[in-house]
Amino acid sequence: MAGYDHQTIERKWQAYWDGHHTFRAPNPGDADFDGTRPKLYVLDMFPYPSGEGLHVGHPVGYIGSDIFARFQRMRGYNVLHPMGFDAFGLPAEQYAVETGIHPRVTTERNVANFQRQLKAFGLSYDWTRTFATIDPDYYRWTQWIFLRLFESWFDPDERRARPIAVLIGDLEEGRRHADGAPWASLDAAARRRFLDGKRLAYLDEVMVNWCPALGTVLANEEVTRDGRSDRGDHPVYRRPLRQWMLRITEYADRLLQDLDLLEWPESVKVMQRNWIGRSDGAVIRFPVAGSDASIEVFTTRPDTVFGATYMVLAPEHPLGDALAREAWPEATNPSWTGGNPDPMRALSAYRAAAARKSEVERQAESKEKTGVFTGTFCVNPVNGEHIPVFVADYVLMGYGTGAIMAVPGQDERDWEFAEQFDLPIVRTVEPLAGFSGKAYLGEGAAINSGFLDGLDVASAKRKIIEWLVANACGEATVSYKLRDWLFSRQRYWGEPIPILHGPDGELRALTDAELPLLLPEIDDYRPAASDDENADPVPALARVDESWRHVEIGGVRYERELNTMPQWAGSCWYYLRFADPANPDALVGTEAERYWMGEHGVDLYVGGVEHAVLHLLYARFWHKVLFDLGHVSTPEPFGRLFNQGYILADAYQDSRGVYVPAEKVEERDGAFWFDGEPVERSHGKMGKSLKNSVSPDDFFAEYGMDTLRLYEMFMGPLDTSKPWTTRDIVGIVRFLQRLWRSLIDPETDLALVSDEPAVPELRRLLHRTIKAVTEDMAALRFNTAVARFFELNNALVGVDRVPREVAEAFVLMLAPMAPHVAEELWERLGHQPSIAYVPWPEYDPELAREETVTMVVQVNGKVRDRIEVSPEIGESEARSLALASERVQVYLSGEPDKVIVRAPTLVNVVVR
RNA sequence: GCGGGUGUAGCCGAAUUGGCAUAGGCGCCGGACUUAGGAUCCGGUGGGCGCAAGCCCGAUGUGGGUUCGAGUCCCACCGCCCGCACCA
Repeated sequence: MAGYDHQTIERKWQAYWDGHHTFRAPNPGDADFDGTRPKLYVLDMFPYPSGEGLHVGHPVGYIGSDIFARFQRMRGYNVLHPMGFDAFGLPAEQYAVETGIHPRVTTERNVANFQRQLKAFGLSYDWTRTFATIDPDYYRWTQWIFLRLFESWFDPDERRARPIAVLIGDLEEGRRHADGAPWASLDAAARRRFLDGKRLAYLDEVMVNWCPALGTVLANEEVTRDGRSDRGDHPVYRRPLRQWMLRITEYADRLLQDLDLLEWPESVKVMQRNWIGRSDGAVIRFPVAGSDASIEVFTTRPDTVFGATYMVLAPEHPLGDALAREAWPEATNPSWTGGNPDPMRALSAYRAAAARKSEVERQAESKEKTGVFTGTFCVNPVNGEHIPVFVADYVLMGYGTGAIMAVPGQDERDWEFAEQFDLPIVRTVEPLAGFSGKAYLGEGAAINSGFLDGLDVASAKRKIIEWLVANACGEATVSYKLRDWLFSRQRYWGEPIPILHGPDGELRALTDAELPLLLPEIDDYRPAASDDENADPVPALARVDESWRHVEIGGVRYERELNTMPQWAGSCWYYLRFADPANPDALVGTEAERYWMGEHGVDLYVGGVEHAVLHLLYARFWHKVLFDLGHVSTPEPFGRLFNQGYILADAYQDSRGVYVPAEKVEERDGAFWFDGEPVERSHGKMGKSLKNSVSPDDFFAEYGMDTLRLYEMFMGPLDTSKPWTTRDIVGIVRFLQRLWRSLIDPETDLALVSDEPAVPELRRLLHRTIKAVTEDMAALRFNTAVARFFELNNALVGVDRVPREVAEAFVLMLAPMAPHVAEELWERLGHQPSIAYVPWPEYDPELAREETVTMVVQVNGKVRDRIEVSPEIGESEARSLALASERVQVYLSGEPDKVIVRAPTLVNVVVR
């Protein structure tokens, strides 16, 4: 007599699944593995378990992928559906700094809480495969991959990574030379330097955002607009530092091209293409007047070189100092000097000012161009003209060669600068008629360009490149926005980098047998902070015991690398480990990798669009390296990507603009009140910051997780953001209660179904529903699938006893979305649990088809009549039926001008 | 500024190839059963006329176009969301 008791049912079935390992997916080689079934790898982007836990907005994607996984299990797939935790990284460490509790302790606590919450959502993960990135058994292999990067180089001929031993062999046997020098002619140090410069993981001096107060370098995203640290508001300085880098740029073209292999949202592909930023152009060398030096520029418009009227170097360009003259040339325009007595001082003042600004800041104040003259001129190689060289911060050191030829006639930025500094402007492309703007970027014939005159842009490019090559002052080239990946962090809570530093800068990798290199214990997690902007960064691991930091091998004293890996490292390859999580001998066994990753890699990867670039690009890069080295069998890790939308919710702010807890706000007379005060309603992503979260624990108590799953899927398409509306939940509650009442006898609490066949009308509806739901599920259109459930359910309302054939098919269809209640009903219908692997109901196409079709009869496109016809009706019959209709006759005076027949659905009678 | 997406009822949203616009849910209105209902059930829900059967009209951000026929295709514009932003 209890009715539908969601709490009891959900606890019961979650315990059952847990106890029976219902969702354990056997691996090839396991006794219960069935190799005749096709595989399907359904993966969620794994979470970083924060201290706050989950709210009901978090699991939308998890629920969607779970439904798909459950659906495909019932359709006969071996489904791999794992979950784990990304647990290294700043938040845990920051918390440790504040509380003194070891990050491992808080992280493990958070992981346990997340796992409890995820299980409460009824997600069908194979928990026997779970792990966290902080497990030494896992990060051992993260370090192992790093060593493969360190011990590999990119062979430009084969366009792939190969072991560095191959390169050494080639060098020793003379098949290759080291930058032109025979290998035998180099001493040991030179050979080492050459090889270290070829590795995919290498050390290099790069510009970083250094925050002495926090004692670490910061990612660009961690630096505010005005060049301060996001956390703590401390000053951030740009300075060069020697850091570990990963040579992702070698893979730029393959990362770009292979996007075409992927079934990903177009927006994500576009973001990756933009991030990689390939542009085809040319380098051109401009000789410095009165010197042997030359300035190399990159341009996408070599055809406009006749219009280059000045040059610009980025402030950090190494040639700047060498070029600055001791005195201003005669008659130098006063606006070019920045008010300085000589170019040297002008340059150093300008560079100092630029260095103080962050990259973000430099780009933010783009209203007015700034710069100074170096006092030096270059010679335009095509026409011999002397053109002045400036240093200006609108040119970035990080792109191209860090220097440009300025062509104001065809470049808006250059035009602006030219106006500002009174420089000549020469058009070299004839603007199309009617053009009235400044710089002209369009198509047109070359003018003022000597031997290029009259050519269109593309032809002019081809011709000038030929000329540049012939005259040895340039060639075609490709430039990318993508930079190599800065891989060092000075933080504690990350994977130690398994490298030893020997005397004279020798780098020595740990052997595979020495892995994992455990993260040593430490008393004080705080990064070494300083008020001195010139203080050198001190990694947290520098405070570890001397006995760890120094290693002696063969009488040589080595020092351990003290930087750790960035948070991205662990998430770069976790999908591979899930295929074979306990393998002690390899990151993933060959057979397991071939089976689960076969063909398209992960078959469905669900996660937020916020990882569109970094995580997905880094993971693709590592995967390609592993592919090149033969450790994985597919060129891409994630064949299909799906971005779920966010759950939005109303948020409320008081008169000070402070967010107040949304669940305590009351609505009266169209206004909103909190604690007696009026508050303003707004709208945003559900979360802690807007104080509009809904707790899953509360939701479970009141409605249950089946209701949550159905509700979140019914709200709208999975890939759009949708507002949470508490009021709407009752629709789902009614649905489940109605279904329960239809199938369960309130007297006995047992299922009460009829073994009589369903009446034809109901049977037809059932088969139409199965057809529609099957298609919706396969296409992740869960919102319309739920609508179909409602329709079928509504049809059962008047039925005295629901026929078993309908009841069972309905429960089976419901199982992926509302698994707990489906298991319960399935059991009460007299079956052994579990429903999870019971075959998905089939539909009879005959029955799924409509028995009669409503044929619409239009006159001039307006509906005038509807006639019930057989779906098999022929064209001529449909035509005569339509013309015979009285309602059509009214509009006809004689013969219609035209009759369009689309049997059996539509006839359109045209009368002029 | 550039790129991607999006705009349908009071609200969330449906709509194979261009072919009955608005499925389903919420809300709202009316009714039934009830001591009661915020439970449950039934009916209605773009506008106008009509007691009713029914009839007429309008509508997919705006304005054009193609077509027998446009939410869907094309052009221009407007709003909103997201990404990138001096990338030479």
